[in-house]
Amino acid sequence: MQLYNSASHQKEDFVPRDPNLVKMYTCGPTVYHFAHIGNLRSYIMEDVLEKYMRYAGYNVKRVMNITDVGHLTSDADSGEDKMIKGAKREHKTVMDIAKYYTDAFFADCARLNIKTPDVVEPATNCIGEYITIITGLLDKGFAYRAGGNVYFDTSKLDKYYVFNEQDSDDLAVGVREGVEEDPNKRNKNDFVLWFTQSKFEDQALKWDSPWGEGYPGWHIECSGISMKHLGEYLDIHCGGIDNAFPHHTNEIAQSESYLGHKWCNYWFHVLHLNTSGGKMSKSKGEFLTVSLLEEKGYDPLIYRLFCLQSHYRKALVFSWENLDNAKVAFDKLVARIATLKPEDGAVDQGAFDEQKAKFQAALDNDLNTSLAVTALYDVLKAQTNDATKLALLADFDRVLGLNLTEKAAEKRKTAASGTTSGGYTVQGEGDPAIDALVRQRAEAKKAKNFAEADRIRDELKAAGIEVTDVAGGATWTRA
RNA sequence: GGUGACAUAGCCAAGUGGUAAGGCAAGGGUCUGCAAAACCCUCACCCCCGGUUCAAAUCCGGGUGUCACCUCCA
Repeated sequence: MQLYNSASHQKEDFVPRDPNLVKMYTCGPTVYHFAHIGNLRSYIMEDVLEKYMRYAGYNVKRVMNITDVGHLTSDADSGEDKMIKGAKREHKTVMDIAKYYTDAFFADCARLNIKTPDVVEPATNCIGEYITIITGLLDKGFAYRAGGNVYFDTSKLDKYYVFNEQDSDDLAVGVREGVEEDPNKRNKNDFVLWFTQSKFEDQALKWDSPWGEGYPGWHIECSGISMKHLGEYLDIHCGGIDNAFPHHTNEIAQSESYLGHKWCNYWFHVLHLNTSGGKMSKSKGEFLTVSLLEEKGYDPLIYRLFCLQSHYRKALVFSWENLDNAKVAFDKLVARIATLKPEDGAVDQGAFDEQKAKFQAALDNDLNTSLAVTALYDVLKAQTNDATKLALLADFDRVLGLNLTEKAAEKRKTAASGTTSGGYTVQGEGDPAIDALVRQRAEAKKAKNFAEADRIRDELKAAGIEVTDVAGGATWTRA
């Protein structure tokens, strides 16, 4: 397959070092608060990437970190560790907070059909790995000690800027309030590997190290965890585009300096979900979570479809109108699939292969999920039997993860559970009282008493029940 | 200020040199006591200006606009 590589700024053929195993690393969440749906866009797209690689025949070992330590300052304030801030806010210990929000994160992922990575590693589990790497960097002269901390020396690198052509002189330090230049740094781009002296006091979590009691810098975490579980070579590293600089740039600097060779071949960056006012954040505007979507009556998988209809390398604007659009499309897809008859013939392998080839061509081309979704519609319109269509849809869903065939099967089951009497079939959700009302309405209609029929329909509607006439009966659903 | 990306119908969106996929909405129609659903039909000179080419939404140059990053963020 072809993937856009942020490191080379072009699409490349994806070739893992080991043809049978893709080693994949994902920057995981900082667990000091709930994830918003913008955070989750990245995880949805990375999930599709992972599932497509498996679909295409690769074995995949995927590792994700959980940042439960040392993330400095948050959106609008200056001078507190995010984890500590969360703990203070909720009067819990830092580790309680981490546990709580880690669980919440994976619960959100489950509702969005995002597979949990093979390895999930909290940053606080790997202090030994960080110390080993930092020691190695100091030995090789890539790091130095100053003011109690250990820094990476970016001037020792031939090429520091991997993802763009910046010049360190052009970096505007302090473009945001509360960001001050650290006087211990030898170069503007140098970054901390290990803190013993922090401008943030009351660090709840500290560990012993050869440089004193302290805690690791942010960037070292991903390098350490990746090497612990995936070894010296990584095939593909994923994350949100905001991480490209400085986080991923620094990961590359420290990893390759430590290892002495190229570390990761492909970089997969997902663009942000924006609101009409710009980047979505936790401190600005409505705090959009999976739970909020559910409260408002949206199946989380509608949001998944919403993301899939766009391309991961394009900014996506969230609005309720756009989500409604996706909801209608999702419901219609399920309804159309529900009309397919599973027992309609045997799978036609020729037709199956033809449709599948289109689907794969779409995803082989830099994970074009928008075209992959179109492939669903192509299947529904294809000149072949229902059994073939259902087999194709189930096959595609291994990657898309929309549960379309399952939902359609449920719908079909509900429809089949209708009760028939007097040649009139009522299909609903199995409530005899409502079935009876629907029958009363049918009687009224038969007697041409349309006022009464409409009155019953209105009464049901007031109770949130929608009645629809179909050939030989009626169906009803709860809104 | 520097750097990176993007700009296609009312909205989302595909398209990687040969006269614009798909979805939603909208309008028209069939069906229906009415409604809904379903089905059929209709709906774009691709931000602007130059250039290359027999041919450009697609390549090149220059604008304009939007977004992102510049040590917190997916």
